[in-house]
Amino acid sequence: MALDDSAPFARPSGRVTSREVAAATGVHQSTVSRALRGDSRISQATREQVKLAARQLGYVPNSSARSLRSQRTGIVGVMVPNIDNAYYPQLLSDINREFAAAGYSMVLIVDPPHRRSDVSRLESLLDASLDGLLILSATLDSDMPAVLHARGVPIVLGVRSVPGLDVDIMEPDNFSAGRAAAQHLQDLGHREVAVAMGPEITSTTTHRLLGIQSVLADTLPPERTLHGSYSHEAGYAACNRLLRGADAPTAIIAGNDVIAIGIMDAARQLGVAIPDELSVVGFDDIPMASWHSFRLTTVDMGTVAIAEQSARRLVERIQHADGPKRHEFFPASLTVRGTTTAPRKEPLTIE
Amino acid sequence: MALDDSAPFARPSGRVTSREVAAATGVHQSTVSRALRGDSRISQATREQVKLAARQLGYVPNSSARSLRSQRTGIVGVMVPNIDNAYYPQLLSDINREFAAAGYSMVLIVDPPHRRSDVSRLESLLDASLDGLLILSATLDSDMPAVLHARGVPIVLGVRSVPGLDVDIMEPDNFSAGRAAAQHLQDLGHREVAVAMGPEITSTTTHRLLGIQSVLADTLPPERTLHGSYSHEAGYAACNRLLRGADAPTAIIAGNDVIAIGIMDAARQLGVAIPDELSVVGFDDIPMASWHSFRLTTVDMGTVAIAEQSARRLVERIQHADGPKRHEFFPASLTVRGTTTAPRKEPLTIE
DNA sequence: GCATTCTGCGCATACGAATGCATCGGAGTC
DNA sequence: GACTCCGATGCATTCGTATGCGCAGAATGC
Repeated sequence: MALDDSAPFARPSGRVTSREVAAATGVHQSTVSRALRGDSRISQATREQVKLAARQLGYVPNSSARSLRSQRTGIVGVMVPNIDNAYYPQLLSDINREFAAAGYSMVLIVDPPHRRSDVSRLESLLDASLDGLLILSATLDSDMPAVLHARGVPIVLGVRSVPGLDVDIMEPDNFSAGRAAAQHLQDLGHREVAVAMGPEITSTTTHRLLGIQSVLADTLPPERTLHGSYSHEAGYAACNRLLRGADAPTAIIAGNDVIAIGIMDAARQLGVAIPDELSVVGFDDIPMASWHSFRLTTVDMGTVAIAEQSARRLVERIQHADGPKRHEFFPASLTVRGTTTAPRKEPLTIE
Repeated sequence: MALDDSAPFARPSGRVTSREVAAATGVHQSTVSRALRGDSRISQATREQVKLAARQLGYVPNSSARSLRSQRTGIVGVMVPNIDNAYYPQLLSDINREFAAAGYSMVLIVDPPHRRSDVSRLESLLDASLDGLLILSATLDSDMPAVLHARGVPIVLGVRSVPGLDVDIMEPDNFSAGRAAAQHLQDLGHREVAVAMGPEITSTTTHRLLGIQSVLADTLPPERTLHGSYSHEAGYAACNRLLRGADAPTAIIAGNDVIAIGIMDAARQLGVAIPDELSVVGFDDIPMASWHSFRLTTVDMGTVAIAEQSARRLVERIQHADGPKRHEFFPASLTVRGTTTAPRKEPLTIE
């Protein structure tokens, strides 16, 4: 570690201030500030002296004072519906990399569907502790993005969109993705398709479903359209429900890969062979989808690009509050692996 | 949303201050501060007036000013080696819940093994922007915890420990866990056991390995002791290496569940049946381990308790900087599922 | 050799909330 | 009725850094 931790005057109350560095160097506090911040008006000689003294004293600028004065904290919030879901770790990892590269720290804000409309939660987003907010948890019925935007908080919506809001939005082309998944199954010959989607209040679910319906409209009855959470458990439950019925589908489109894997898990437990007896398609192409244990056919939603672009976009938005908002759709592409094939001929029987 | 976002005087520079609330109420700024913070000296009538005005104006206390004055930020750092690893999401989720309940926000700090000894990184931990730090990424050779501790930053080490440091440590009983895993395989009759551990510079790996060796000492040659990262890829690679050799083991103990699943993935691709041809044991009992696709025999390391306790401990440590440090070991317990059985009789052949 | 532009730095203040101390009016005491 | 006491609020300062402005001395111009 480069900092000297044997500060000569380890004051009981705590930290070394720029005044003390100034006193040690024989200059004024403002000179210390300017020297360390790289102000060109300070001579090279003075700058070196100040830096030396600062290092020796173990001086670290106080971030609260700096934020108070400069009106920026260097912290952004990233709001996710949950963490314990395989979709978010990779996303957060990519986002974190971008923010770190831009010099921002990242506060993780878990925003579960319940616990909304809690004033104290909103306050912490408006108290100027965050320079901006990347919202990955938006639902169609949430007015929080609108409130924050009205309050002047720089926000960017990633992955999930909300209509009628003049903010930057980076989302996948869910409609085309839904079409691609459905078309793939139809091309394979499937006529008995079910869908196990995520929550209806998310744009990802509604738009993917619209895409699916645009292909399968006539062959997709409501009783084969399920909604649940974006979770392994939901997929597991949906699969059990769909396959135990009288007319089991020959294929299931899952709302995302996590649900798809839950479906596969249930199918295996039921002794249903994938893909011979049941085809499964997911969305997102999370890393796990390519594991040999799953080899999941899925639709790549450009998640890495969304992560990077939405983070960069927020950084730009923080620096230029005005300027045209961008609503970008990232292309989706089908990745065929081992969970889809032509439909079985015989009806499914579950012992 | 409860806050009124139509502030009468939407000032260009931004936020409403306590002075404006004071002016609107006809009291002094200090009274506003006291009224909103719950100071008992303020009369009920005044308090109500102030609260009303604050709400109407959309006043939210500035966190930087508050932090500067009060010397606390309400933010804790949580340092992890990475996020895109199935072990951390659940851990972070539990930790986040605890911190949120205690009123703390959580900054995520990704601390990869490279990028260490970077001064700017250390500075951001010493600039008083964090009230404390929960370190989950400690390695045996890292002096960062010591430096931070010397600088008076409240820290707690979770999961991974570092010797010779007078700080709070919450770690699993890795030695006993290692023993349990090895004993289980030995009891099943395995004599040809290999281990695919994590990085040698982590306490988890070294202590688990010591436990394993205490049982298998004479039958565990160095060439069957592999080290890699705690990742799916590492497990995958290790399995390929171990099974393709001349004398393939009948069982592999993985450094953790993520490695174990990588091993299973490789084994499946090689056409090696689990558990009939290869037994696999992991550590941690992450949620995925219980999925039907894996049904992994593993050692529960009490991770949930570690998450909760280490977060609570940090909160206590922030409030009481002195006070005895606690070094707790959380009990581990073997969870037998479907990936372990008696060893195969025939040598393994891989086409 | 004097006026003028730089260069380099000090001075003072602002950022916004918290807090020790002073103050003030009224109730209670003798 | 003067005095004490207490509840309720105002005043002034503090936290530590950033920055506009001013000023001295040096460098430049003619």
